[in-house]
Amino acid sequence: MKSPDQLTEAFRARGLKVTPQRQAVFRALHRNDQHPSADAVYATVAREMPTISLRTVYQTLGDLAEMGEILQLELGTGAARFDPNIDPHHHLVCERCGLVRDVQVDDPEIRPSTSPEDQDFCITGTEIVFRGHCTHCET
Amino acid sequence: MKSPDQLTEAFRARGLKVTPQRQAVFRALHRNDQHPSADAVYATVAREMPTISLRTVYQTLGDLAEMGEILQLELGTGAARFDPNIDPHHHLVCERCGLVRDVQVDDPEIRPSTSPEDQDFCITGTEIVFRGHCTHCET
DNA sequence: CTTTGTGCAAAGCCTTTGCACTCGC
DNA sequence: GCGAGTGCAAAGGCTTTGCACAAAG
Repeated sequence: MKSPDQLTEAFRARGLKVTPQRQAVFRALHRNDQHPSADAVYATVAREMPTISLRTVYQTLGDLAEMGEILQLELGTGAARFDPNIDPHHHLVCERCGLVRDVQVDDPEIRPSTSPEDQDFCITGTEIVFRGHCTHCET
Repeated sequence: MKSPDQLTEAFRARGLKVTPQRQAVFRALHRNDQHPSADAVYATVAREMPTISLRTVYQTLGDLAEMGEILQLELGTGAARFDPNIDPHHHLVCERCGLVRDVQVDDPEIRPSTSPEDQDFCITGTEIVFRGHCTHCET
C-alpha cells in the first residue's frame, strides 16, 4: 500500500480533497495486515479522532477501493474486509474466528478448463479463498 | 443435486419434517444452474404457492446447506447464492449483471506456497472465483 | 467562492428471530 | 399429541443516503 503521503498526493491528483479524517484512515490502513472491516477501521481511527463518523470512513474506503489503492473483499464473514495489500495474492479464512491471512499461490496461471462457452466471458480477476481453521480455533 | 424424492428421504432420515413448502423448494433447486439467491428461490416457489413465507425458504435452504446437499456461496453480489451442484467446481462471476456460472479448473491441487506459518492453519476447502464480465454485459 | 467532505440520523438490503398457530410424524 | 415447521412482523447487522453545515482547493 502507498504511504499516507503518497495517498494524499493521489487524492489531490484525482481532485479529491484531503482532510485530517481521511489521513487518519490512511494511517489506520498503512501496514495493517489484519484485513479490517469498515467498523474496525472506524474503531481504530475513532481512538485518536472521536468525532469522526462511520460515514466518512465508508466514503474514504470506497474512494480508495475505486482508485485501486486497497482491495474490498467479500469473504462471507459478514462485513466487507479491506486489504491494503494490492499485490497479487490470495486469502486464508478461518471459518471460526474470521481471521484472514494473505497467502501466495505457486501456480501463476490458474484458469478454467477450456469449454465451448469460454468466449462468452472475459475474465478480469481471479480470487482464491482457502477456508479452514487456525490452530487457535481448534476444537 | 439429489432429486426432490431423495431429499425427502434425507430430511426424514434426519428427523426433519417434510412439508409441501419444503418440497416446493426442493423442486425449485432441482436442476437449477442459476445460483439463485434466497429471494429468487422464494419468487420461484411463490408462483405456485403464494402463501409460502421467506422465512420458510431461508430455513429450508439453511437445512439443505447444513446437510451438505447444496452450497451457500458468498460472492459479494449482495445476497448469498445457493448452488445445487455439490460436485467440486468453481465459479465465474459477472461483475455487471451478477451472473454466476460453474466452471472446472484443470489443476486438481491448488495450495498456498509453503510458508513457515503453514502449520498454523488447517485448510478444509478451496474456492476459486473468476471475476469479469459476460458478452451480454460488454460495454 | 465553489465543490467536496463531514456528521447525524434515517432508510436500505439481506438475513435472523420471537411468537402463536398448524401440521407432519 | 408432541415437536418441528410455518407465517407474520419486528429486529438485527452492515451499508448507503438525504440533509445542512464546515472546510479544502
